[in-house]
Amino acid sequence: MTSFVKIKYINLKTTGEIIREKREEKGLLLRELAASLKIDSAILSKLERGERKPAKEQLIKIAKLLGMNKKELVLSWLSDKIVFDIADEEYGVEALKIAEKKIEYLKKKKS
Amino acid sequence: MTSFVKIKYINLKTTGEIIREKREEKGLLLRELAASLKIDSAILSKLERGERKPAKEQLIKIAKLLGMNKKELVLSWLSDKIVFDIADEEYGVEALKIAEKKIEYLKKKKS
DNA sequence: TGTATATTTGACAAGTTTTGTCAAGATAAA
DNA sequence: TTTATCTTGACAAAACTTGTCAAATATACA
Repeated sequence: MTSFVKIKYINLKTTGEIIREKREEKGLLLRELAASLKIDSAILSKLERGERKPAKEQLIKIAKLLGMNKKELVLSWLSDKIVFDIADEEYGVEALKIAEKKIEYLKKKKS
Repeated sequence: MTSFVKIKYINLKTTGEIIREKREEKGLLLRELAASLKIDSAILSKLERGERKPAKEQLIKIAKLLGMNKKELVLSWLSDKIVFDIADEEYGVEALKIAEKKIEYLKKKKS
């Protein structure tokens, strides 16, 4: 079964912030979630504070463990990655627009 | 002095393709440009064919050596990087849009 | 064709970054 | 203060990057 989830309210928080909120909402300790993820709580602490970025596999696992919508979390993570790429770049915003066009172009090319 | 260069025609080619074209236009051999860059021609070959991605420093150097507009090449390189990030991602295009909003949001937050 | 020149490929090494562990330090709650 | 939670930084191992080199392939042209 495939399900389509329309995401209406875009979450501009960082992935770490979202994870921390959700974890606390669930009343889980850093140590507890970390154990489920099979990582040291030091790492989870760093992930939540944005000092490190989760691998995609970890992210998916986190979404599952916290009962979150996977798409929302992946979108946050991916967009964080893009923002990080261009954050200190003079032409970052322009590059974003060009990237959109390139994606479009590549899609057309394929079909 | 600051100069503003308006880029009218967006180049959707990859950075490597642009470099190769420009190099051939100038009649330079892979070996020759590589020597100026102080790298092995094997690497330049890989950069041009997109097998590897240039470091930003290399890119700037290449732009200078080929007498190219630096902004154009940096834009191509940055957008390639973004495209690479999201190319195999289910929600890539959506993530791009969110990244734009995040950038906007971060800018506002700063000011 | 054969030979020279140019480019590509892949194995490898060195350097860097990432991803994790651990223990000590800081913070917060009781 | 004591106890539990979280943060920080030093360190190690693994993964990725960036380069060299030599052999294989492709291109050009006498």
